Amino acid sequence: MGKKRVTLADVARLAGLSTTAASMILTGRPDTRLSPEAHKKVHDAAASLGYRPNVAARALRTDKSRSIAFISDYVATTRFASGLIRGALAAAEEAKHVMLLLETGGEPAREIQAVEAALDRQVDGLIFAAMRAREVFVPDMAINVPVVMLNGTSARFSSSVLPDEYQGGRTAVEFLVRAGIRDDIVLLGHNAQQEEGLFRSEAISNRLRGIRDAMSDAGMAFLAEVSCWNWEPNFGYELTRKVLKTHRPRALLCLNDRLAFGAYQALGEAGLRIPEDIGLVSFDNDEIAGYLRPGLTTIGLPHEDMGHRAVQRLLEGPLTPGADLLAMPAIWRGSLPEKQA
Amino acid sequence: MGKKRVTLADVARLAGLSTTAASMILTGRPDTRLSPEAHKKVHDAAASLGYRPNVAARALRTDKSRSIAFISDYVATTRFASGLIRGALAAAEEAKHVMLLLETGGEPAREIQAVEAALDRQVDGLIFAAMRAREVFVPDMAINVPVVMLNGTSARFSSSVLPDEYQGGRTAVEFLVRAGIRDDIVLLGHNAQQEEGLFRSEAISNRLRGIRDAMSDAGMAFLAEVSCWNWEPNFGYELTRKVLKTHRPRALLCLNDRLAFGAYQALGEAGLRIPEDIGLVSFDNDEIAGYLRPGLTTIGLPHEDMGHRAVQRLLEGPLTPGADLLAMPAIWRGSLPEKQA
DNA sequence: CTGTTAGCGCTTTCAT
DNA sequence: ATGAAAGCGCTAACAG
Repeated sequence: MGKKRVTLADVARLAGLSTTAASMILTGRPDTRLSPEAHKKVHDAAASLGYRPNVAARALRTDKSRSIAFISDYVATTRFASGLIRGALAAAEEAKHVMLLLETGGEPAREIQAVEAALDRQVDGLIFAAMRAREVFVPDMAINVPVVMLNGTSARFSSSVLPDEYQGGRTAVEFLVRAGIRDDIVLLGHNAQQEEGLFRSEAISNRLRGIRDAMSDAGMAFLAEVSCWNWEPNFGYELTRKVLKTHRPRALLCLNDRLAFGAYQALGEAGLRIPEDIGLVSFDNDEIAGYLRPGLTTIGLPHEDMGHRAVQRLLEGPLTPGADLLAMPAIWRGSLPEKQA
Repeated sequence: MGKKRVTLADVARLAGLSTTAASMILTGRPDTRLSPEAHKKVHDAAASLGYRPNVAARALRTDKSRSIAFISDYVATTRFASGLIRGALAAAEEAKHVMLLLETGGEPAREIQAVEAALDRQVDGLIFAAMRAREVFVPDMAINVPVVMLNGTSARFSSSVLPDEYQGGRTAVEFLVRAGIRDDIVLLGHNAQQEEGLFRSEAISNRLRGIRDAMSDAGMAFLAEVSCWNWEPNFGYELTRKVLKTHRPRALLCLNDRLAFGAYQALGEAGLRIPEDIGLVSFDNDEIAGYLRPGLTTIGLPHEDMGHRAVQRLLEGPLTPGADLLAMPAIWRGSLPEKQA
């Protein structure tokens, strides 16, 4: 059992050629022209022996390991992770690379360990992913390999892939207009701290800027803006109940689907029908958005595209600086009326 | 920029010793006793140079790469993936290993490629994960490394980590009893094909066996069993509506949370209050379970534990055969009455 | 057009 | 107690 792995020398021997020849033929280097018979012999030998190159040996020699590291702050906490990871994985596979997954919890000490672990294994590049868009700390030693920031930014590494939140914000308003709703719209979940203040999030403030620009371009204004700290369903529920005490909105523009989910619950209790009495638009295209009755119209995040694009940029030759803004897919479901009310 | 990486030879030179000595000291081999001063000199030199071992070189020499591969059929499709992955990642990190993530889509061709890619990189072991518990095809060449099956089984590799579905099933019934509900219980989502038939799933049939055994042990019987093919919310919704036309159940035992979510919607429309009029228990501890009003009482899947345990087994010395059954956490929320009704 | 040779950075006998 | 030397599997100069 466990017979020794087949090496290049074995292949060369069987083919009756030197390892050099075998190496050149199998790696398909173009400049050298060995005879067609030599090619065939080597390929046949490799196939019949079931030869597989030893990547460690090759990496030692060439400093290329055909692997990248995906370093993320969180992989489980959020439903965003899997899309980013899956997209990245697909792009890595297309480029015949393999992907190391590392989690840091956002802690600098673990970030350093993760980068070290990756560098120790000669990775060809690093993806730094953030689950909530933010400025990310990237350890110094990462300077020696290509780095692409995913869903986050870094002062040091400008290559990044981000959702086009501004355009997404505009689209949400356009959806309202398309549904014939121009007045009595309540903005749900706005948070001044994130938009402008201490906990400013570039993503959220771009989204809101898109919303506000589109509103003012269309000559519209919100009936009210209710803010909350946390975008969880129970906040959406409480906020909506509060709003209904004093206002009778025609639509709710929710800053994410979980808030909208809470709003559905409150609306249901109040006996309001969606979309006849009140319409909703929201963001994220969370899994629940499709499960609600009626389905929630929402502006999704292009996570899978983002992951894919990030790895593609990392691997496609010289790294270009700058941010890559990916379109947020708009998903029209039943929570807005089909046409002019 | 890009100065050559520090090698062991550099460390040895600075310490004024041979690379042999440096190697022995840094890898901390116990049997050889070099002088304490030698130890100090080498460690100091390594630290001041920022030395990091080259894992590729070490792997070439020792056939150990301090890395494992997590080969999964799907990483995104299901909300189960992230827990399994996260647990595995944590265990790998504890063991100072790094984890390659590979996705196969359940396609044999990609499974072979994944195993090859992993083996080419000298991984120390393989985790084969299935998102829906099932018999998994594992390519031949995987025979040369330790393999642990995660949430699935394989005829060839008996080491596996699975949820204890049987006990989980029993717990669900115990919850009903604890809530004082012994009669008029409807089982929602049972599927004969999965329980016994063509698409038999070991996991689901164990879960159902646990449920049935506990019911009969307690001298209870279902008021009705309604089955469906797909465990999605709209099935739960339709099924519940159908049930309500002919029965007035005191509780619904749902086979997963998405079914239960659909049931909530139908129950809400019918004006039935949870848990006063009707109670619910379910399985999975999906994210939505905590968002519903009232919260859904559910028997969760121990994904994170499972991932952790699988990697632990893979890495802790000789692989023991057999299945490791992990307890399913029971989460009591508001969808069952607190005490005897 | 093909083969010989010299390492990549590390661990490990085997001498001293 | 320490060091010299060989070699893991591969690629890239350099000869022939």
